[in-house]
Amino acid sequence: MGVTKSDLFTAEQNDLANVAKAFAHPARLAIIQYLLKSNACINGHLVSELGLAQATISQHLKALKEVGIIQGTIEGVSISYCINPRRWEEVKNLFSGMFELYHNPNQQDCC
Amino acid sequence: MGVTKSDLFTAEQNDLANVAKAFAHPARLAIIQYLLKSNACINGHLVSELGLAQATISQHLKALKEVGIIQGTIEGVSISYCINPRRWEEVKNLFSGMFELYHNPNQQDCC
DNA sequence: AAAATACATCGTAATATTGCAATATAATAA
DNA sequence: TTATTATATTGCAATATTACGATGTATTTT
Repeated sequence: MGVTKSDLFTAEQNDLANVAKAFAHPARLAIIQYLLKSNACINGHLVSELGLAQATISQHLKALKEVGIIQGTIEGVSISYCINPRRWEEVKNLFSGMFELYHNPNQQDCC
Repeated sequence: MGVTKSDLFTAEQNDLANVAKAFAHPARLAIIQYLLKSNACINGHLVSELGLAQATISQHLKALKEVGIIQGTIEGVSISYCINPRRWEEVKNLFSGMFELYHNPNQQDCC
């Protein structure tokens, strides 16, 4: 055991869960927020920005790349990372789709 | 090692990461979506709805309760779970706050 | 070519998560 | 009181995640 039973769920549920997993670490959120603010970045800046080892940050960047929300291009000796605009929009819609399923104008508890 | 270094990050980053962790499993998303649709629910329904064991679902419900997005009240022999409206709103704002940090009208890559 | 710079990957230790059977608990029904 | 029903908790095995030192790789600089 210890393996998620993905086949029990819809493709959308699994996709959203995977993206949420990418968001589920403060270092990855810090990376994303840094990218959102600077609208481009170089990995080395992150190593000094966050207090984690270079290998660890590289690992977090890989996780973000794997769900498609960031992309990087070789820029001389270093690498420029940025948000992938299309995937970002897609992910934003996945989340807001879920949040908008709830309607409770009075903010009342149902139980 | 193996422990997230929470002290390196802001309270908001840690909070958002913890909520994202709660969303980071398709079974928990399925539970949330079921609650959103039925606007109330009983645990037993979930055991037949999803294909997981009762202990497993109880564990997922606990995880959702711990980040505050659901709440449950004793209803005779069973328990009624529902979305916590205030926390839901709060979490929605946390996420949309992040999504709205990005502005790129042309959907163009920066790198 | 050799050194330097910037990342990526590998290997490994520590810890967390997932899933479930078994068992405990709490509320109603008989 | 003794079942019965519904859910929670415990204990455990399998797997995943986090972190980092060491090392590999690719590009520039000297």
